[in-house]
Amino acid sequence: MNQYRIATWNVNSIKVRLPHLLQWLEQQSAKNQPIDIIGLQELKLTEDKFPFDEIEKAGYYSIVSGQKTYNGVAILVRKEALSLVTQDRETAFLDFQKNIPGFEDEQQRLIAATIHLKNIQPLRFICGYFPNGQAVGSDKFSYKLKWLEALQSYLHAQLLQHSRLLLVGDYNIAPKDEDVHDPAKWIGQNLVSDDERKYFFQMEEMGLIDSYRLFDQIPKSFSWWDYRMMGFRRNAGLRIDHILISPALKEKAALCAIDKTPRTWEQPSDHAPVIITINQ
DNA sequence: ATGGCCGCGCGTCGCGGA
Repeated sequence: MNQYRIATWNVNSIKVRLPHLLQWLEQQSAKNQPIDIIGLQELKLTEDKFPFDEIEKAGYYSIVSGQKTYNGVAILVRKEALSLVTQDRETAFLDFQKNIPGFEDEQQRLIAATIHLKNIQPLRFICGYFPNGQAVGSDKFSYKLKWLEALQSYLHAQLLQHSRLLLVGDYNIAPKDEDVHDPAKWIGQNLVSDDERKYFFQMEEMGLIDSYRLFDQIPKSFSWWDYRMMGFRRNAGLRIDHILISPALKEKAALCAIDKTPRTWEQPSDHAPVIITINQ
C-alpha cells in the first residue's frame, strides 16, 4: 500500500539547523520512509536568505513566509512525490497563502497551500507558528489569544472548502496534563492555561483530530524540551507541536510519532519533528 | 539553588523563546 509521510518541525533558525534538516530528511529516505511534505517554523530569516537551492538539491521545493530575526514559516514538498500535473515549482503549491486573511500582522506565522501528491486526493496543508504568549496576562498573551481567535474563523472557512486538511506546527499549547512533564508545576501557566487550551478544544469541536492521540503512545512523550536545566536528559518537556487532521483523513492515518533522534544531535533545535503517516 | 540555554542583532548585553 502506498503511504505518505507528512511532518512538522520547529527548527529554531533554518540557518543554523539546515544541516540537521538535510540529514534528517536523508535519514528518513534511507529508511525508505521519505518525508513528502514538511512544515517548518521559526526560520528566523527573510525569504531572500532562505536556502532554497540546498533544499532543492535534496529533492524538495519550498515556499516561505519569512521575517528577520523572529518567526518565519515554510512548506517543503518532495518533488518526486508530486502528482504529474503539479510537478513544477509553480504548480507544486496551489492557493498559496501567507498569514491569516483579514488579520493584520507584521509577524510571519502562517503559511498554507494545496498540494497534489501522486495517487491521492489533494491535501490542504496549513503550517503555523502559534504565538508563544510569554506569560499569562501579558501583552504577548493577549496577542496570542487574538491570533488564536482569528485562526478559528480561518479554519472554519478552510474546512468548508477543503475536506482533506492538515493543520501542523508549533501550537505553543500543551492540550492536556498528559502533555506536560510536571502538570502541578505548570498549572495555569503560559502554554498550559485554560484560556489557550480552550482554543485547542474548539478546534477539536470543529472536527479536527489530534492525530498523535489516535495511536498508542509511550507516557511522557513530548516534542519540546528546554535547553536549560538539562531538560532533554531529564525528559522535562511539553508536547506543543501537533498535527491536527480533518475527519476525512482520520481513517487514512496509519501512524503518528515524534522523532527524538535529531534532539540528541550536536547543537539541536529544542523541538523534535512530528510525523504522520497517511495511507493512500 | 527558580538559575543554568540558544539564536539573533551593527552585538560584546538585551530580548525572545517556552
